[in-house]
Amino acid sequence: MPKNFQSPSGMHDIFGEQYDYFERIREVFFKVAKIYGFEGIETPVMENIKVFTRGVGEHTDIVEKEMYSFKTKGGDQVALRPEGTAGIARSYIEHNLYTRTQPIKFFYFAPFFRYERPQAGRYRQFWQFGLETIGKESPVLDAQIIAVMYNVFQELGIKDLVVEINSMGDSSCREEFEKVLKKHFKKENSSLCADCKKRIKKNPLRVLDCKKCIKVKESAPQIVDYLCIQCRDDFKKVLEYLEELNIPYDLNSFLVRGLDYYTNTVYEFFASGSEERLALGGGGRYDGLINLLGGEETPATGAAMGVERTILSMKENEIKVEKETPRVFIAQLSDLAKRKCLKLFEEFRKANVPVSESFGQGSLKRQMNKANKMNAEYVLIMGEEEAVEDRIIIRDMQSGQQENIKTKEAVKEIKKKLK
RNA sequence: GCGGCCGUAGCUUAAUGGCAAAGCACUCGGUUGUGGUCCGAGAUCAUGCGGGUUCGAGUCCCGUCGGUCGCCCCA
Repeated sequence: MPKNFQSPSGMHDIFGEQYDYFERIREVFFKVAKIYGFEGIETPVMENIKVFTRGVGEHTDIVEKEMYSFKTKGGDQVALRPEGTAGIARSYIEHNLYTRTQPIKFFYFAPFFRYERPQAGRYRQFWQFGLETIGKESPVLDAQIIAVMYNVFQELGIKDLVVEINSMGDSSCREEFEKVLKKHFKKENSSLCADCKKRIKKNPLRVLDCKKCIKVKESAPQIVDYLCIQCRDDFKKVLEYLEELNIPYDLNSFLVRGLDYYTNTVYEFFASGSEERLALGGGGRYDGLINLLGGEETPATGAAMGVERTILSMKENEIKVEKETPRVFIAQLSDLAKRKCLKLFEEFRKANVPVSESFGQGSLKRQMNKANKMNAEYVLIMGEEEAVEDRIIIRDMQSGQQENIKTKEAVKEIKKKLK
């Protein structure tokens, strides 16, 4: 038995200041997402492994190397979810959500798991907040998701967000492009890195993402030139909507997302202030996914952002999260006073006036100290004498002035003072 | 999965291979019932864990766990 347990590698406890950031991000995200008509969803942290091997893609790194998977006692092959979209797609199919008015719009804020070497901004259990719009095909829905995320970051104080955007085409124009790309890379084979030589066969698009093969990339054909009329028009519309909404974007013809299910519009978000190219999140259209998982051909689009990375970015931008604490504090002394203050606390709660207390603290000095640290404006003090006479003292912490009132007037008095 | 650096109290940091220290925070007291400032005292099984070298290891070596940076990949 070890003397000291540590949390598992790449997993961490969230409390204190860190929790305040989490809470803030969750609140802002939920609020904004609801305004745009999204509703909440929670899916299980694990799924049948096939949901991910089929959905995310058998040959993606996420599935091949990074998934926590195991066999249950009953013999089912399951995996901890490495991302959110596949599980939600499974849920959409399972509950026949196509029978509702389309599209279905979901938001989530949840933990995900990937077995990777941990680093700053990269954990084995990490949190994402995301959106999915399933069941309607329209570029305005892609733009809307980008807009929600953009506005969440605006509200959090990260103003200099940049959206990098590209289109991967649908399955037919992508196939066409991949052929051209393969031909190009084969010609340049000698100058490709070892990894990319392998990539040409399995997934030539990923070469565009390589940081080593920059020269070969630059001379490569661009996908936008190979999009069919439909896809090009679709992509153009997304960009037009973004312009309409004043959301800044950069076209990035090298942007290729690592998950197999993406089609057409794809994008990643970066805080332009930070020097590292750590993406805050990304998303795109995934019209093939529902079908891959056994449902009908269903258009869909979504995005997900990393919570821990958002916090890193907030801290880089020196954005502090102010915790709201009650402006009133109840202090008590003696057993009788404690009992009466417990009751008084309930009255404040019923009247929807937040107050704080430190009933566990013995000395009045400690309680005053705590009230001060919480920046209380008023402290209600009840000692033995006041308890017996059904009085309570109101102390104005700024001026130090105190007055006596009847205990039953306390809620009313405080309400008056707080205005 | 591969390579570099790091790990001393709740936090931030000291300690030529030679008694493990300080500040902040915490608790108590100065004020038998009043915060911020001040003064005094106290407390924490502190060298991540396990081996080795040595008369002696926080310090050197090996392993391991954790963190961090780069590669890979991604949120």
